[in-house]
Amino acid sequence: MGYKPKGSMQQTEKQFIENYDIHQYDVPLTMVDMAIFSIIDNKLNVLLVERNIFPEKGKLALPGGFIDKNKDSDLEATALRKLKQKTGVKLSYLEQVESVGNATRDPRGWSVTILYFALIDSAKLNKKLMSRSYWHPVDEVKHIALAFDHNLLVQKAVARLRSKTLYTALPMALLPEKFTLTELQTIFEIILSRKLPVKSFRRRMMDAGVVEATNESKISGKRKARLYKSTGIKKDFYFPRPLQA
Amino acid sequence: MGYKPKGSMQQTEKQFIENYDIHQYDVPLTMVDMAIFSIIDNKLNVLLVERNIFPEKGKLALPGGFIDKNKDSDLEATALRKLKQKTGVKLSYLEQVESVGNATRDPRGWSVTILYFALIDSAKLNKKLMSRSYWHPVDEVKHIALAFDHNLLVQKAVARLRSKTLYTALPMALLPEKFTLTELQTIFEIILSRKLPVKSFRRRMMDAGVVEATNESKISGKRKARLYKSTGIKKDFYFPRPLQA
DNA sequence: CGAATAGTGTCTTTTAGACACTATCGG
DNA sequence: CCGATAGTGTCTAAAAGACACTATTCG
Repeated sequence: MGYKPKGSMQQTEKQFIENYDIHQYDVPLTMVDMAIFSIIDNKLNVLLVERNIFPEKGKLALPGGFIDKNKDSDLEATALRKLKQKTGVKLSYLEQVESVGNATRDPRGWSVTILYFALIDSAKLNKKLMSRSYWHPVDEVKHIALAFDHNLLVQKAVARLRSKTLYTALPMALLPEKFTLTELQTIFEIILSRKLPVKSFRRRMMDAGVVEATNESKISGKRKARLYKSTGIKKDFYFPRPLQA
Repeated sequence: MGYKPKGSMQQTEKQFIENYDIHQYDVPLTMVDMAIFSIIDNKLNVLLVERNIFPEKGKLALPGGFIDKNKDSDLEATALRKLKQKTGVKLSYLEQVESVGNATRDPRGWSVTILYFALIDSAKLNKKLMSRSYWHPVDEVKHIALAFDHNLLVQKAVARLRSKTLYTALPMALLPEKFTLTELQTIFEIILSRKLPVKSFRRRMMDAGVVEATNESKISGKRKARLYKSTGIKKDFYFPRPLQA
């Protein structure tokens, strides 16, 4: 493919860049929103923030906001900055879900949001949230009119989390470093809203080597249960077969 | 959750929106790029366009460009408009891959691109392309310095196509309406760069009901082969187990 | 010991891979 | 009938589900 750029330029590229002014173009708004999940009281919860500025002032919304060209080196940096600014919590997992952009989702005009989803380990939940931030069970969010199209965004993020739960061991990120297999299974069951067979679940986790036994035990119910920890298997590990949908 | 917005607004939302001027903000560039794939000469090809404007003038790039707030109702509309404008071909499949945004990918400044990937049925390839559009085998693209970070974008799109090929029957979209199972298998093998076991492949497609036999046959080699067509199973069908990676 | 929770043994089911086999067609 | 391509029969292997079973601890 002996391809090479052609010559004969009227203007140099350098000149072009210097004269380039984004403000002469009619650009869309571009922002980042985050669906941050945690398990509270045996329910999957998502973090919502009460908006205190227009538009949609007073409504609940996903944490998020505009890209700051000076502060953010990339989209993930925007997500992390917004997270810190609005919640002060530390993440266990962050992944881009998808982007939604159209003419009608924001009254300020054509806008694009890049949606991220994040998981927080329940051990870190002691820290208090910033003001106007509240955890809401995702099952109840559908009955609240969120700002903009954020009900849809929550749905998309939950769908991604469920899908990953069928194929991977990602929900470990919702637990502290050491956990029992029963605790892990419970988290899976909460996310999927159904019971899983005990034997299958344990075999799946052990055989794939995503968890490793520690020497410690923990007693929460009647009998001691062994504590396990993640083997730190790489984030992109997929089980050979999904859990049955 | 008896949540409801609080009152006592200094300014009305309507006033806020009317006074809102995006140009007072330092916003990033936002655009859509597309990785359009087709099979040519038993190779997976991607469509590239020679840029005839700054920046990166003369280099090859994925088809794409800025959102037009007046013409496009949503991101997919931008993708389809760019496609038509630059190639004039009709798509079999379109899906968002992911968004990439950072301060350095475009010399004009902080920019975000929403990447789509598309498949074109080889029967539609007779139509001639717009000028300066060329099909390139994806294996060779890694040796060409594309504009911006488009080498990376091609890689991401190819990875998505390969992943979908392991889990779904998506590659049917690269074939005309009627095809033999051998032809379909060949397409899979091209995308995955490896041979697949014949018996497994046919059983997988038939048992899942993603293809349906027609009464017609086709003779291309030594023996007639039955023609099949897609059962139009929904786009989000996943086989119970992936092909072995 | 009984109740409750943790954890296992083992059979079946599903679906992929291996691979030898049969079928059909042109020359 | 030979060679090549299309297509099948059937065994094995991997991993999930079903479900009865055993193990440990507290009171």
